[in-house]
Amino acid sequence: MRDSAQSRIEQWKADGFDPKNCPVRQVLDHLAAKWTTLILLELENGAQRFNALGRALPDISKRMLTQSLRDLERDGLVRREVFDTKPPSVAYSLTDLGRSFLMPLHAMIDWAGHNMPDIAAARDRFTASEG
Amino acid sequence: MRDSAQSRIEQWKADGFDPKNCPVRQVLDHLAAKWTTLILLELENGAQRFNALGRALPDISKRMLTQSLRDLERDGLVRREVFDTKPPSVAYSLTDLGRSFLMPLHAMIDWAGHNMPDIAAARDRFTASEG
DNA sequence: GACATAAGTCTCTAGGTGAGACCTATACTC
DNA sequence: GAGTATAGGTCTCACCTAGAGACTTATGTC
Repeated sequence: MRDSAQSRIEQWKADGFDPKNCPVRQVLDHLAAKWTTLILLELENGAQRFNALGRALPDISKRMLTQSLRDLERDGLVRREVFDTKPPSVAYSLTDLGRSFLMPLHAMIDWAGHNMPDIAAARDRFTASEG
Repeated sequence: MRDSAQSRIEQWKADGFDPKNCPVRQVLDHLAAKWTTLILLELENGAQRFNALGRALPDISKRMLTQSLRDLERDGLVRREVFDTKPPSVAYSLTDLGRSFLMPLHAMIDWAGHNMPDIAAARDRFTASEG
């Protein structure tokens, strides 16, 4: 796993690495954005409506919620369905692609959960050494 | 793995989820930042000096390179060593903690590599449906 | 003496983010 | 029938931060 990623990176470099056109960056720039991961985690338990997502993520503005959902929809990780109720309601749910992203995402979150104490300790040391 | 992460999230919510104080966010906000992951990948092959990193990441400004390295050092993922040359040189390298982060990071990059075609197709569809 | 290198810092500007008002239509309450 | 709530957004404004690039201090090279 590590090797295949490494060799892919080497290959890109050999091809004349163009940072503006790096595919990994294009994907990670979206997925690593502040809100998108949190939205994906919220959708893991099932489809949710726009305002329900807003309530689940209390500190996201509607503006950023809309924008993040559009990004995720555009990349094919989230599906948007409009229901002909009055007023119309909209449900967001994970696609298969979106669901497949949860595995590496949880790997990161697990890492964060495991290493939080070490990181906190490192921060304290760093702050202390600064005076 | 998935279950443990999921139950942790449920636990946090039960404890009265405070988004400003969510540990996962605190960690991921740094690690998912645009430059930090790229720096970690560059350091995977061994220690590098400040300007060498700048050359490896052609589109990072010195300002952001300094700041990202400080963040990584503060969190204990990167070690900073000053050598008493003239002029003084500085080497950055991964700590064990930093190296341990490469595994989930590569899992994400592998996912991105694998699913790039699907994502590109989804983007094309989305753009087409917009007119 | 002019120029390069080391590892940054400083300033300025442009762009992105967050907060929150506003919009259209329906339904419920009094 | 006036007021209020809900739905899913859009719009505007102000601030903050990221990016670009000049500047710093000290040594070594041509």
